[in-house]
Amino acid sequence: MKVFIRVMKALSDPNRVKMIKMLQIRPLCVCEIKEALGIAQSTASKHLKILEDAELVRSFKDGLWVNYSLSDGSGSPYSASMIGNLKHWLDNESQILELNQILPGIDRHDIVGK
Amino acid sequence: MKVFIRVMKALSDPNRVKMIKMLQIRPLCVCEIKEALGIAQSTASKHLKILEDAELVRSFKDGLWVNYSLSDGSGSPYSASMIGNLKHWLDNESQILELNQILPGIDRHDIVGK
DNA sequence: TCTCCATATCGTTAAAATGGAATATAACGA
DNA sequence: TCGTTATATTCCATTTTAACGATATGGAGA
Repeated sequence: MKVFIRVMKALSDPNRVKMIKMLQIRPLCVCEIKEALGIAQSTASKHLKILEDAELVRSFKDGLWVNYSLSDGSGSPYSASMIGNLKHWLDNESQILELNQILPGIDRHDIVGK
Repeated sequence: MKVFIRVMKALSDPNRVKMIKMLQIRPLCVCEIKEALGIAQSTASKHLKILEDAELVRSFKDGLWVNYSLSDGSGSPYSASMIGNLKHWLDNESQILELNQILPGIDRHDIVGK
């Protein structure tokens, strides 16, 4: 039950859902995600931790960067199923369409301020 | 996005998930549900409203009673999908097994106090 | 109409979630 | 080793959520 609830809670926040939709396009580092969503770095980092705890995403370091990508589904069946559903869900939402549009223009090397 | 988030939020609470699992067995009135879960009547009523707003359950009156049952899936695709998944999910959880065990002994006519 | 009874709503309180600024941590390069 | 950079963590304020008791609503029967 706890595992299921953890997945549902993780998917109960718009910013976290947007993160998953972005990660369907390509892996992203924290700074790219916070830039795309227009949120503070600490906020982005915290949300990603919640997604990771729910086994919806995973992370691997690349020097200073921490790249996040979608989980491969080997975690809980709940996270695997939800990741599968979200592959086609919400694609026509305006907020998601906008994200898909700005994502190509976002590059970790171009992000300035902290 | 709002519709999806509403479904995820509705499924983010253990009592609400238990309600859905109970309604898989049979339709129930508010007093039967509050009795099975050991919660206050007002609490049960509020949870059921959240589930109904997410189109996960529906209600119909029968005299003084209000019977709740699982939604038929004609609501959002999100609620329909989640109801389908929950048909087989969580069946082996101890909390769910216990509920299934006490449910046959719960009858609206036997519930005393308010 | 008056009184029950099941349910819904309101008011309140405590706990949890969210967000940002500030700080700590860790890795790279000079 | 020192400085810089990306990320994680901590702290704090605000908002949301969950729970209960008390009250309101609405239907059924006397």
